[in-house]
Amino acid sequence: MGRQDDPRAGYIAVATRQFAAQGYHGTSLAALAREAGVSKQALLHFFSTKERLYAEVLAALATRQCEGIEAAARPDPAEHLLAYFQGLREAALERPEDARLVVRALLDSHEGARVWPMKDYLDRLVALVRQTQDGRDLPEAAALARVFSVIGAIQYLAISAPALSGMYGKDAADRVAAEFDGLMAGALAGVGAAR
Amino acid sequence: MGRQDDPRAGYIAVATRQFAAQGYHGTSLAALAREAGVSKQALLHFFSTKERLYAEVLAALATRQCEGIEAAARPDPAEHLLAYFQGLREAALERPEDARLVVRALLDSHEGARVWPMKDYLDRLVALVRQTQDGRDLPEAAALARVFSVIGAIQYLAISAPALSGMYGKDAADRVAAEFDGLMAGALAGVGAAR
DNA sequence: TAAGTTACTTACCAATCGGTAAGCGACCAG
DNA sequence: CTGGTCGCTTACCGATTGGTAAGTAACTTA
Repeated sequence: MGRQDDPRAGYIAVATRQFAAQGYHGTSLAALAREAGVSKQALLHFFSTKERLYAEVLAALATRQCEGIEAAARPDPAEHLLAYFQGLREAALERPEDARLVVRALLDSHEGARVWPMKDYLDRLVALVRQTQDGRDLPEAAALARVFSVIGAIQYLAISAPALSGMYGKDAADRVAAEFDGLMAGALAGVGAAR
Repeated sequence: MGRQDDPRAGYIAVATRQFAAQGYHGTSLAALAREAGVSKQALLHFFSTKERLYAEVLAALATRQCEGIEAAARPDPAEHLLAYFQGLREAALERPEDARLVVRALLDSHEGARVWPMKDYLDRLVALVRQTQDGRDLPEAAALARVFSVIGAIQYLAISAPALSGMYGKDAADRVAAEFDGLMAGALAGVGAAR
């Protein structure tokens, strides 16, 4: 990790795009290699197996998510949360790639998994909620439920954009996203953010 | 359609379970045939291709969704909506199969698709919202956004259950679902349902 | 300059994929 | 008893899958 121009990062970026778009089973090493402009054995040279490549994609995603929280940092925890969720909404609607990856990972995860790349991210958000005025004495499950309802609403809309465009037209889909913005404010009020 | 003991229904049920669990690309005709106890050519005999079988699974899902709306029928549209969403929440948490199928379909749908099995279902919910006191003069996009935010929250939680159990334990996951219940009430108030 | 190490390549593999072709036994109407 | 349809089955197919083995050209280090 950390050579001057490590090719891994580029391959992970390509894999992120394709896994987000077609899922783990819908993505082949050959397709990844084609888009990356190398042979598929080049990928296996770095990641050994498709599964390990996928794990690295998810690990990079988890890192990005945590960085997103830190990027929205504010002195007041409630404002911090609000800023983070607003940024998440914008990012999810403009570049739904990560949202799709998260949802696909949720769908594909079974209870017996060994590693949970997203746990650290969720824990940080829960901690933030509990630092706010409204969420000070919330049990973990309650804080988690609040965080989940907001993230869920944002990401569900983000992954639905193509379907909405197809069903009602691109303009209508954009209008739905705009309306959603207003609805979010109400939901955010319940997460400990300023009203 | 409609012979005395049409085997199609049974095959569609098996396919529904597997497509919901592993997605379209993660499910093979051979695996479906194995669970159904027949050869895979038996499936091809009825559905011609895997894609057509998948389309029939989604069509049956759409029918089930519309039936869910009708089953919750009440004289007052606001109460009807509330009853439907409460039923949906319970069903999604107890049998997340359909929620998983819906989310997978959303992820896999590209804008250029020809058929949208869920559109009828969404249209009915939008119509219901516009029959309520609060939603009488809402434009389509606004009503759609309200419907989507509630469905999104419910189904996102439903598909996250295994991950939540894995990360925080089954008890904690159940507690999150219970907390979610209360949060839903607030969200439902914004969809035109009684406060 | 010799020995590694890095970043690949071509060649190949068994297993699995969705799908075709042809046939078979049970039932059923004429 | 005969012809046809229904609900399958076995046999087979070419393409693609993830993965292995063995090299090779370029660069770095001793």
